[in-house]
Amino acid sequence: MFQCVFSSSVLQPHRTSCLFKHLFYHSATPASQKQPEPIYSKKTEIQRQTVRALSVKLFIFSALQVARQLLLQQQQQQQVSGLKSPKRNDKQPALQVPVSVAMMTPQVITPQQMQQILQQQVLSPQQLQVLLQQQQALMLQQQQLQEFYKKQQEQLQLQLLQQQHAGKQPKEQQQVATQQLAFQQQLLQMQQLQQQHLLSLQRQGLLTIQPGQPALPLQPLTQGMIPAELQQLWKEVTSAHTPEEATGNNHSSLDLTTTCVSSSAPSKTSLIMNPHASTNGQLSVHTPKRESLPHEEHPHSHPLYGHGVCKWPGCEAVCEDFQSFLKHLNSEHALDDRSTAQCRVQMQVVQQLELQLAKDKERLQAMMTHLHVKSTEPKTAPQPLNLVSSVTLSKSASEASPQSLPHTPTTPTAPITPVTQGPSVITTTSMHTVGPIRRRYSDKYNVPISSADIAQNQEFYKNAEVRPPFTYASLIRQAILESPEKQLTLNEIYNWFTRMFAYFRRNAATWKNAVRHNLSLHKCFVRVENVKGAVWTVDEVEFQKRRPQKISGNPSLIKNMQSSHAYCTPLNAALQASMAENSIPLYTTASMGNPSLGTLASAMREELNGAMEHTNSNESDSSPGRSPLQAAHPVHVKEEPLDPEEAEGPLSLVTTANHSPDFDQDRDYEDEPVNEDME
DNA sequence: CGCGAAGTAAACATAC
DNA sequence: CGTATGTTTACTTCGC
Repeated sequence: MFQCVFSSSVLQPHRTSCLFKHLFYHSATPASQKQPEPIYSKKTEIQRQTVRALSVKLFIFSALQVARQLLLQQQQQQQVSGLKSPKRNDKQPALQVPVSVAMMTPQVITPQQMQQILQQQVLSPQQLQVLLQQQQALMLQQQQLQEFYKKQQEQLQLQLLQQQHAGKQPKEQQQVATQQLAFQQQLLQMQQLQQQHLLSLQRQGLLTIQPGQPALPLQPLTQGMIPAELQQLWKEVTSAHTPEEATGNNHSSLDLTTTCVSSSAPSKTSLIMNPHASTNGQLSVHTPKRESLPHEEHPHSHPLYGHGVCKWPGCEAVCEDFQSFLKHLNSEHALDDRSTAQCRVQMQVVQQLELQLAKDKERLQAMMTHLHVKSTEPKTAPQPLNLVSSVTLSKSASEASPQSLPHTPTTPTAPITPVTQGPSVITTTSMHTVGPIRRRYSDKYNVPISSADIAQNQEFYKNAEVRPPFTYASLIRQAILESPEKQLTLNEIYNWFTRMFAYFRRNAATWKNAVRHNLSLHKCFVRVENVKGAVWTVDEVEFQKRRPQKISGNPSLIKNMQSSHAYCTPLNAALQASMAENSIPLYTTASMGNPSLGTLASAMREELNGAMEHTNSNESDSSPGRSPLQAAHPVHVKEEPLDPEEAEGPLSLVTTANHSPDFDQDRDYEDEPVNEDME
């Protein structure tokens, strides 16, 4: 499974693989640890792809927005052109301006580019088709228009120049100015409306806009910016990305830009890549489109709205137009616990992705460096690792003094912590971690387990020495449930831990003791005497019984009960979608193709739901202690062993539980992957 | 502040 | 006797 690309495909020669192995041990394995710790299971090429795919994400998003904008503008333009076809000599040149350059530029998305977008799966095929058709239908007409408008604009420029020199502003011009202002106001309002929700979250610290992140849709609409400023802004934005976004971004945007230029001559095309810059450019350059400009024509670039559906994780509600989407957003995704939790989850998705990107970049760098420099050179190769260990230092420091992290339960600071821990992937083994590796992963309590974990944890925790934010009980249970027989010996549980979590490759005495302790302590773990010794099984009922205690009253979200799997699947789906949209085959295939994706996921979900329970409806009247299933499957005291057959109990329980509203809802999901073994 | 959950440490027992 | 496996108790931290 962990196979270094260098030894497997790219660098077949024995020497090289040895070299790399050497790097492995040199960097990732402390003297005390014999276990080879793979740098990462992925291949160099994929490393590049990852970096690139992530960086291209921004571009795709921009392209999507441009495309969406295009669609609207084309509709608008259709009307306009109907009114003012070039064949008819218009007597109001000033009013021609609105559809001039700024309007023309977005249309320059070519079918090829649309195709490109299609391939990126940003838009649904249907929508793309529609888009494409409209695009083609308008192409010819717009070419004519373009010529015409260009002329008109030149004419206008001339007129304006003359008028200004004359010190007089014609009525039309004033009118245009006021209309422009009005249009700006409208746009601003729309934008604000769109962003209201996110902004409110943001205000509460639930969303952080990372400096490195474009966060395009959240950019406040800058009024009164002159084109030069916009240009500058755009430059800054792009230059801000490019250094860290690697070359993929440059390349892609360059592609599009050049294509744009080639397909339509206007000089301002450089702006179109930034929807906002483009929008603002319109504001500054062209005049508003009088009354015929309905609200829907505003650039509805909302990251939560795309393809006519709400893109809120796990929602996918169909919203025919942007207005209904806004309604939907404000009604269904208001600022409540659920949204908050999902928001946090999404944050972690992003953070995980960023983390992964940073890690992979680092790895790639290390690999490159290592291969280009003397292999045995101790200084060069470990360099990134030194970085890592320094990070680890801070990590352990933060662990030593958890209070140093001022996190309020609602702030996103807590989820950040795993990020700082993240880079400790490769080593930290050398770190005599400060004292006992006490849990203190208070993140777990603050933050529901991220869906990112669900897909990424697999690889992540396998390689990163990050403490999994799950209780021992959950992990043990998961280990047992993953086994084909739903039963494991203690040693097998040990092995599962070490196999699945790099973290548990150290301090064996500690966590093994903890495992034993948990096995003995919790009634949900049942020891079964077997032919060849004793195995441990899980009593699901008991396991579930532990949970209600955590529930504290938050009456708000009863509806989540029935849609609670909308907590799990959507999260997963959200992640997958995010992955897919990011076109990261590495992770999608790696994690999706991995049958064990769901297994850990279920463990995570377990924790997730547990952590979320306090946000969930408690419905305490119906829950505690008396599930109907309990009658069918009496609680086993630890002393009375279960038959191996009875170990299947939980499974049947689960199926029944699907129909039990007051039973833990996630179970139906977490048991399907159970049969799949890890490797 | 109290309580419970969870993690850690350790003593102890038992089987192999 | 040493080790693995369990059991139990004590203590700490944390969230509620």
